[in-house]
Amino acid sequence: MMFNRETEYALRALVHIQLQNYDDRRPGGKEIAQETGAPYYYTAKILQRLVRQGLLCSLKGKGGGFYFDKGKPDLMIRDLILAIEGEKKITGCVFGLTKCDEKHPCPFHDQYAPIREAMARLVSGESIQSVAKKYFLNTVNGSPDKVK
Amino acid sequence: MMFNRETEYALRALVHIQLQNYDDRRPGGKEIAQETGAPYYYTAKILQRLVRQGLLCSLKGKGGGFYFDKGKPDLMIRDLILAIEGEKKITGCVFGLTKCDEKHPCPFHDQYAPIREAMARLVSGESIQSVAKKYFLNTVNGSPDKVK
DNA sequence: TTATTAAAAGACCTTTTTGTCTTTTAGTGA
DNA sequence: TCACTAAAAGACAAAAAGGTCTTTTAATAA
Repeated sequence: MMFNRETEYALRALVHIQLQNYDDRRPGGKEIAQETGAPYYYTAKILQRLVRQGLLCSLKGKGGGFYFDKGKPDLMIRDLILAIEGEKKITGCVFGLTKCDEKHPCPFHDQYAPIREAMARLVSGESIQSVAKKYFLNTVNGSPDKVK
Repeated sequence: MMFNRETEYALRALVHIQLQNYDDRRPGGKEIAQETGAPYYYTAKILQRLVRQGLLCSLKGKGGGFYFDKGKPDLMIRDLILAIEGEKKITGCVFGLTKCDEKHPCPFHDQYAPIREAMARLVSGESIQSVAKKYFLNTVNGSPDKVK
């Protein structure tokens, strides 16, 4: 609920794709939707948008599916959120002021600013790849967790 | 953008109401909408819902408007968010897992948990009243800030 | 080449959010 | 009492989010 459904579906789908990619497989939309507990057609639409935006790759036909270009740098969570929800999601003021800063603070500013910064650090410091690796370690020698 | 528009409008409206109340006045929907930069009819609808839910009071007719019951305890930000957006907004998992905790952590859990807790502390520790007082002090001996 | 597979594209639909407007009800002051 | 004021209620509508389906295109394997 921090992010909207589309972002949640995208996060789960991309982590699954990366995890499969590490194993030299390209999952298709059907598998991804199933594994992430998201509606198939909607998942497909979301991933197609990401492909068009150049954040993800895909291959048609038999043996096709979604994958990350190994030549490209890791996909930062921040860039994903920017692509789906826009910048205000990360930088916006809780009170809805278009201009909220030290000089013109909203009544929540002092307390919310560090939270917003922590969130910004999180999404700027982590990528689908770094997060997928964590998830992998977690599910392998820990809780046998499935999504949803 | 952290909260939805309705919550933002409500926050701004309620702070304005409390500020006026401190000055023994009951602002009407028109004034509130103007001061908070929100659409009049929508603001009215939102406030009416809050009145029905018992979080706010109102008086019809000449000299009427919205006000807080001085007999009641302060309206905590948390309760406002619960009334408008529901609990998941505060407690929900970023990855969208219905069950995300220490035992079954999503790949963001370790990093997001402290952020979520800080946010929970903020909304549980502050009320419209406490926030209004801050805003008052701020606008009086500081920036002559207007909303939006 | 043909059958099969899977993404791409885009139309379409439903629900939720956001916003507007009209009519009714309840107060106030003259 | 009467005029006026302002909230209450609820219908209505536009836009955005969420979701489904069909047709087309591209790739592969047989």
